[in-house]
Amino acid sequence: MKSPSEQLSLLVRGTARVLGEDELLKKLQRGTPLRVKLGVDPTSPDLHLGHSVVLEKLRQFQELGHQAVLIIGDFTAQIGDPTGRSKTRPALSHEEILLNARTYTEQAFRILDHDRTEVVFNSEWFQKMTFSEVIQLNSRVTLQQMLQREDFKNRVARDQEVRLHEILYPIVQGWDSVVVRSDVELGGTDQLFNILVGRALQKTEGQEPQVVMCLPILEGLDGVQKMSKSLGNYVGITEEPEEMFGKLMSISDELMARYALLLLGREINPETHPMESKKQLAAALVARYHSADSAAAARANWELRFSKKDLDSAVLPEFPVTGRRDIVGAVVEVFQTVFNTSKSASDVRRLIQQGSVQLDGEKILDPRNEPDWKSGQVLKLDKKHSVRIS
RNA sequence: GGGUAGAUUCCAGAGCGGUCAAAUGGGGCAGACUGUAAAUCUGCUGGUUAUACCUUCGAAGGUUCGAAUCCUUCUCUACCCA
Repeated sequence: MKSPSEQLSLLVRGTARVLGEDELLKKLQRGTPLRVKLGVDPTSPDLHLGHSVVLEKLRQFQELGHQAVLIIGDFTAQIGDPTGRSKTRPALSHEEILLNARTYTEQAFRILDHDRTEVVFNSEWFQKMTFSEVIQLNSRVTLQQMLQREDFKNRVARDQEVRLHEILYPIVQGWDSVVVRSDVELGGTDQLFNILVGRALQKTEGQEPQVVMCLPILEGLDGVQKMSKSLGNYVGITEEPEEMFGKLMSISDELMARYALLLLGREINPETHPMESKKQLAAALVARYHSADSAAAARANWELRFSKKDLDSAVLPEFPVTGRRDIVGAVVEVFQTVFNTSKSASDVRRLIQQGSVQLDGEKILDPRNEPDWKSGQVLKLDKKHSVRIS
């Protein structure tokens, strides 16, 4: 067991902001496991690298012997967290939320230690609350306090609507902390306000207030906006090795440094060629969520496909063409069946006219073309998608 | 409760009776370049059995040869007053 001060320096590493660091030290000095809260909003079922930053921190707590309390915000999800939103979120049905929560926790346990995690649903206590209890809860905070929050302030300033239930969100999330008696709450920097409300509510309940620990927000693949599924700039932790590797290779050098720091906790060596560094980063992350072997394989295949442009020897998905088939129809079908992306015929026609579609390295520019399909040919759809005809 | 403004394609935002699938910017995609990076340049960005046709401009009706544009009702939003 590490000493409290050793633990503290480990835990603080990589965080963006910690409020109550000396309180944390005191808590650690007691020697009993801390209750570390992480609230998740199961609005989307799949976890991506953005979520992993905070989950890895939680795991670090677990490795030091502390107790993780994972709160599934099945109740709060029905409100919709207004954080970072310029518009009101659509509410989800409870069934959808439970379904999401299930895959969410499954994926979270790829990172977290099952034995040291307590999973609770916040509908457990909120569903039972009576209206007078709700009002009482609301009486603990002021409108002005809630309006301090940047998202709300901005929306008000820009004449955009803020619905009352959204104002309630931080209060509701804060109450979770009281119920689970958390010692520390983790979250992204955008959660600072919500976590602080929890701290305030704990104080009014006579509890020892939780320590606020915010982790940096991971930018998405575009390097600008935060990683999120709805923006499509994410790398899911369950994605296939190839896919994960490819996505990571497409990031900018600047972003690479950031990813290395936030996801692996290491610096990029300036001596190394940036491309090599990027390959190492990508491989390390694939290895984390798959295996070292699949990381090596993904790297080898990527090099074949993209550096050497040797599509012939690369491992590609297969696609059977039955009989004569025009190019547009075939490409639409490949997108649909192999890559699970729907594209309209017009879209594909455009791709063809722009010279994206190639058969065995030959551009096919005429959408009316009906190629002589032979098995073993490589059909390239766009930069990232190619198949082998079987 | 009273008044005013407004709802346009992924987003922002023009258009205000025909030349509108709808300017411009952002985003996205493709091509060139490259380290499948970034930056840059160019093109594309509703659908289809594709030199034409079909469906879109909050919803439903109406006026008109013709409506995103005019009228009526409805729904929603913001602002001001209470």
